[in-house]
Amino acid sequence: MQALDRSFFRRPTPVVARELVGRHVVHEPDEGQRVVARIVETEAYLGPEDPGSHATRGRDTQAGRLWDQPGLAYVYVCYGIHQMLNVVAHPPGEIGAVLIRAAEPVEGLDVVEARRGARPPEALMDGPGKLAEALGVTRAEHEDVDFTQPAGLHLADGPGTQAGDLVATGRIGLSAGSKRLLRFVDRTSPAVSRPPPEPQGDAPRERSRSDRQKPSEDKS
DNA sequence: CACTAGATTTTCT
DNA sequence: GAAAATCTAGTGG
Repeated sequence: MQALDRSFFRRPTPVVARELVGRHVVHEPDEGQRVVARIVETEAYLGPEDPGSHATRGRDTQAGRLWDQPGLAYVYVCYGIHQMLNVVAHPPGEIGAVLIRAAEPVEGLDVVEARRGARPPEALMDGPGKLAEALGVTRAEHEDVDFTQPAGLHLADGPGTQAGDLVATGRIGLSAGSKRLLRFVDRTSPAVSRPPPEPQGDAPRERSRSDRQKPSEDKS
């Protein structure tokens, strides 16, 4: 599996966000502890002109990472307890990062369950805080690590998404700036943090968590 | 299954 | 002291 190189991240932030869906995030802190996951949801955060971006707080805050070199990690601590994994991504001279919000586990299920507890695979990494916990990512350890280095935490190539399965929506959880379509999700995945709005009534969902098998009833 | 409320701690004013 | 890119448990249908 090929690590993504610097030039991948040196493009407009929304483009990188869109292209990251269907690729892999990999973390192997120690031999045999490898976790691989397929990214199914991302969000783009731009410079100070974007009201939803932490860049509005200025370079002297923890958001100063948004000014860093593309390909580095920016880990934001939300509500004091949840770690959120971003990758700095922008053309030269610009500012921005991509938040990795959700993924499907591909390898290392046992390692992930040890961190998150046993639950359905699609519920292990279906939100930004859960994703970081599942991967074992913390701000203390991973702030500023280089995602293009194929050791430890990095981003790698993946199967991508079928055309038409990748949809753009408004970003989630923001007090401002949720209007622009800067969130990208694979709508066929059961592991997204929130299902995308359905365009029409006849979209054939492959599977959703609500379509899960009903509990069998006990016969007395 | 849908919705609501409460938790919890770091960072910045 | 207030706010924050969220999560989970709890309630009701």
